[in-house]
Amino acid sequence: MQLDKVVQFHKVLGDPTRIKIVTLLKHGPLHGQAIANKLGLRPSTITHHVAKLRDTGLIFQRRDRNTIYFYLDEKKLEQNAKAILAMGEETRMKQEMQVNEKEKLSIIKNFFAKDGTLKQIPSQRKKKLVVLAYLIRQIEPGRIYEEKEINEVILPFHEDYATIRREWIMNHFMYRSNNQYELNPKEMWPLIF
Amino acid sequence: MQLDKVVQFHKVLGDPTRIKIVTLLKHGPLHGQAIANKLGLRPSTITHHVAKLRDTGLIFQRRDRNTIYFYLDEKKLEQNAKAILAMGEETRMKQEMQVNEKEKLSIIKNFFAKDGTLKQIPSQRKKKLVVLAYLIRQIEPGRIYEEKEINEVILPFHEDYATIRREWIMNHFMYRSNNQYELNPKEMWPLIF
DNA sequence: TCACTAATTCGATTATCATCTAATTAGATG
DNA sequence: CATCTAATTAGATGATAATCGAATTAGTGA
Repeated sequence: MQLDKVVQFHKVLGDPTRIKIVTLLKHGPLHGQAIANKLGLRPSTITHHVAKLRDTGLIFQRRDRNTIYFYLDEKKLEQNAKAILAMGEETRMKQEMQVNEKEKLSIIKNFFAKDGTLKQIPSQRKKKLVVLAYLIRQIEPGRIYEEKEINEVILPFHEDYATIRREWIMNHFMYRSNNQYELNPKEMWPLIF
Repeated sequence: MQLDKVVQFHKVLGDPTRIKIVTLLKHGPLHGQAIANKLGLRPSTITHHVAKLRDTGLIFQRRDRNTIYFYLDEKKLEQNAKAILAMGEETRMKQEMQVNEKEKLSIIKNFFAKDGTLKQIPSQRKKKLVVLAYLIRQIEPGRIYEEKEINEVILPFHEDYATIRREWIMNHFMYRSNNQYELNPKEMWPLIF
């Protein structure tokens, strides 16, 4: 997880002086005293900020005689700015987890026997979610269940009620608080049913 | 200048706990105690962070019985994340891109036919921006458009709707997120109209 | 109305950090 | 080498902010 890098980037840009420096450097490279003059600050203060920007790779520098010019790395800036948008994307299934009605029907027909019991829990994530969502209709919205009651609801459909119950929680169909269970609002479900 | 807003946004995201909250909420809404549990923090701490995220508009909330669910506003997140990339762009352009009313009028008169259609897209940047800003008045602020709808708005004026649409995005008149389009606030436009 | 639950406020503690001044370093030039 | 310039370091100060526990509030349901 690149969490630290993302945090560091935003922390560095969470300061008006550094935002001003970045904005200034978009127009072209500048040296320390020029920046200090434009911003009305001391050169040492600029060194301080420039060091932070350099540490995150946002600027680099080139020496010309006694003067050090600072350049903005616009590509790095863009990469880092967009990183937050991709964060957590890996575990994010909602979009790809769109299932149309026909597909749902076919999955349910495959995994449930004629007498209505669940033959086995699908191992493929998408199919598993469809089965879990199908079964959860047995749970009444708003009602609080004890763990035993949950098990009794599941048992007629499948003997491994513990796994089903755990999957419901893990996939945000339900919510557990000190051994009491309640249905979550549908917005929290991993797929629309 | 939206400097303060940009600084505030990055300051808010410059904290590991808040990044984690944002990442969690990408999977779907959660309530306070659930977040506290997942992150191993106290509810009051979550309130603290959530307040900051709410103040910058990144999350909103909805009450369900006793529980308040927090939702991530992904569009706001994206807009704010990209704001730094456009910063200075306006002022850079605004200086050179000052156009007085008379000049605008003359440009529009030159490039639009009597029947109101655009004769051709100007190649000179300044003139092109004037034309783009003139056309964008067809887009309603706040309304979300599908790509097809955008094209239909442009078509009566010019056959090459794809180029116009692309130029609108490239010059920050509009904003696109997974094939949905929305007008940007005028502060982001490359010139005042 | 009363009890319950989730959220919030408040105050205290601790850590981080922006800025300054003064002193020092690094390189360039004569 | 001596001197100049620009940048950096070090230390001090004041402000901001993350977290917690305790007390309080808001809203629900009986």
